[in-house]
Order: sequence, then structure tokens, then C-alpha cells
Amino acid sequence: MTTRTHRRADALSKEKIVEAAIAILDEGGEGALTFRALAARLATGSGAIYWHVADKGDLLAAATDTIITQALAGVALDLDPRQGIRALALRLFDAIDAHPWVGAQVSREPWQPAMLRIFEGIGGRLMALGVPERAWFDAWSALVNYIFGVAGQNAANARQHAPDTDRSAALAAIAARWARLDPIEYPFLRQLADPLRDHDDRDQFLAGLDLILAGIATVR
Amino acid sequence: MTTRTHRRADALSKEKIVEAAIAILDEGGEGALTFRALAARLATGSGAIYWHVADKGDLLAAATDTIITQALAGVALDLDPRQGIRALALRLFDAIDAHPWVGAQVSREPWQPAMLRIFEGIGGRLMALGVPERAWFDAWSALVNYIFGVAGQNAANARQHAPDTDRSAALAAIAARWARLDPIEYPFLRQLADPLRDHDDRDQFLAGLDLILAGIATVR
DNA sequence: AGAAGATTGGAACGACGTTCCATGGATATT
DNA sequence: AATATCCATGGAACGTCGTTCCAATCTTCT
Repeated sequence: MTTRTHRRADALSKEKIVEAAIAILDEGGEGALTFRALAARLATGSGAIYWHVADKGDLLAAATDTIITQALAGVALDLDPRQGIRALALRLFDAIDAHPWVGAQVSREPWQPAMLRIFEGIGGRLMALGVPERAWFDAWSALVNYIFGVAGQNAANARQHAPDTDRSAALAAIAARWARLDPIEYPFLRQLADPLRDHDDRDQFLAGLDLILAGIATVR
Repeated sequence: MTTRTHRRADALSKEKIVEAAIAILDEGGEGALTFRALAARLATGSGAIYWHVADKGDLLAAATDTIITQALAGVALDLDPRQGIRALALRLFDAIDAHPWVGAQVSREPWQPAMLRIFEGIGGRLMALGVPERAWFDAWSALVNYIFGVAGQNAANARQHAPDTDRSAALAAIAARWARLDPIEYPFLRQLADPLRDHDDRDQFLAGLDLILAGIATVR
């Protein structure tokens, strides 16, 4: 009858497993999450974990949903539509910045409950923005593609470099290589070396978002 | 002295290995490329492959570079800048559509030689478009983020569904779910169900690109 | 011809995701 | 109170992967 009184005080549960998985992912990145590491941290065996979780994909999906749900909690609803879209996008960006492994997962499974709330939040605000109905889908899809695309890119960047490699050092190395490119073949990239070295990912993300919003505003 | 006369007629070479890897990737997707499958197809052992290739990452990078280089071959240079950017982006989109595994790799290693040509191609055309210099980096970064972001998304979608699952069936399933969403909580997504079911990824990609270009055009 | 080096093929290693199963603790039944 | 039932556990074992290692062979040079 009682479904929960069964269990010991320190019993396993999907929640506890997901919590431990998030901790491992945050500490060591995507590669660090193994059922062996998880079992060690929870002082149990992999078989016990499988009793609560279907497989690794299920675990990653649950972890991602947890993070996204937290990130979206309490996002202001009273902003004007344009600011609302920016706020929503920034919540997602910052969540992925803090937990880079979420970015990869978010591209892999974009139809999860928490994602729907983002999709709807953006779409609803587009309507409030006065975008003509025939342009809704194009505008929505451009924004969603951009936001989730950048998310995936950031995740890929984070996966590339070792957990604690200096980002600015890696960036400076690329900028230096660009500055040395053949001026005949690569006149533009040479000039981009400096801004590339000094740029802030978050600012660029917002700038791109604003350009799309400006483009959407031209549709009348 | 002669570096190539050494070898037997059917000798291994990085080119042959990459060629076989591309064939395996195209036939079976990312998961199908293993050193065992590769060794079997080339009738050799994994050790021999490692003599020519540093590791799996090296192999994937070389395969990606091959595809992107082919895709970019002969892209028209005489178009007006706006059409040039669209042509460049479409080449990349179509290449990833034909070889979905390229999408994941392209996000992972965006600093490869073939990528530089795309980066420069887009940047140079932005200059020709008359974008003011202070907006170059923002405009460039928005376009590149969008183009490569969508690339990654498409790759993720392809990885998700079994190699030959009907795309339209999967889409119809999601659309049906959206059509059944609570009208109070999800008024927008409900209306998006139909366009989602019928949309074409390539058209949406272009529509988003045009919105960004329209936004860039507002910067004066 | 023989030495030296380049290239090959496959065995072996450690780590992974997953499955299997013998065991234990809690509940329900007598 | 004793027993049967079922949920839950922990760890051994399986098959696959990327990678390393090495003995055997093939090519070129002296």
C-alpha cells in the first residue's frame, strides 16, 4: 500500500541518481559520467542504478531537464516581448555556460518538457511583438535554431578544451594564427583576429539575437 | 629518395583510409565507424591503420575536411554578396544533409582549413555588402553561429532517428503531440503544429538566414 | 647479401554500457 | 511467530570499443 515507506532512509531514487550524475558531469565533463563512477559515488553497484534508470540516455535527459527547469524558474513575465525573448535566451545561455554538457544534450533531445516551455515562451512573445501571422513560423524557427545552435556550439567548444584550460589562451592562439594568414587569400579573417581574441561569447550571442530580432522587425 | 615508390600497389595510405571511413560513415552513421569495421573493409589490422592516422579524432577531422572541401569546390564567385553568402551557406547545409555525421564534427573542430575558407567567404562578402566596419564582427559572428548551429542541430536530429526512419513520420508524431497541448499553457505551439509538420528544413534554414541578413541591413 | 628501416596484421589491455543473478530486507499472508 | 512474496541491491560477467604493443614481413640502402 504505502509505496515509499518500503525503502531505507538512504535508499536510491532516480532523484538521487540524477543529482549525483549532475555533480559528476559538472566536475569532470561529459566523459566523466560512467556507471562505474556513479556507482562509486553512490556507494552501490551499477545494477542497482539500472533498476531506477533505463540507460545512459535516460539519465542524461533527466539531468538536462533538471538543469533547464531550474534555469527557467522565475523568469520575469512582465517584460516587453523583446526583452522577454532576450531574457529567455540568456537563461538558457547561462545555464549551458555553467553546465556545458547540457548543450550537447539539448541539441540531442529538443522535444523534452522543459524545452517546450522555451519554445512556447519565444513563440508567444513573437505574437505579442506584432509579427504578422504568415511570418510566425519563420521567425520562430530562426530564433530557436539560433539559440539552440549556439548552445550546441558552446558545448562543443567546452568539450574540446580540457576542463580547466584557459579559454583566453586558446582564443589568443587562434587569433594569432589568423593574424598570420595570407593577406591576399584571407583579408577579412586577418582583421577579425583582434575582435576574436577580445570578444565575449555572451555579448556576441546577444548581438546575434538582436540582429535576428531586427530582421524580424522588418517583416510587415 | 622516392617517398612513394616504396609501397606496394595496394598499400595503405591516409587517403585510402579516409575514403573508407567516409563510406562507412555514410552507410551506417557515426556509430558505425570503428577501427575494427575499418580494418575489415580495408582487409588489414587496426595497428596498420594507426600507422597512418593518429587516432579516431584525426580520422574524423580528415574525413570532414574532405567533404567540406568537395562541397565548396567551384562555388560561384560572381554572385552579388548577398547571394554569395546564401550560396556558401547552402553548400554547407547540403553537404551536411548528405553526410549528417559531418555536422557533429564541424561543431567540434571549427578551426580547420576548409572552415577558414567559409569564414573568410562570409566575411569578405559582408564587407562587399557595405556593412559598417564597427558591425563586422557582430554580423559575421551571428551568421557563422547560425550556420554552424543549424549544422549541429541537423546532425543531432540525424543521429537521433535510426538511419532510415521516416523523417516525416517522426515530424508528424511531434506535430500531433503539439496539437494536443493544453491551449491555455501552449497557445502558440498548438498553432505551430501544422507548419512544423509540413516544413522543409532547407527552406527554414534559408528563411532564418534571410532574417539575419535583413537585420544586418538595418545597421547603418 | 645483409643491415636498417618502413609497414603490416593481429593479439592484448583497460574502460565502457549493459545484462544477469544470487542475496538481503521489507511487507503481506498464514 | 513463521513463512512466502516481492522490491531492491551490489557486483560479477559479457561483448564492444579505442588504443598499444610487437613479431613478422616487405622495401630500400650499403
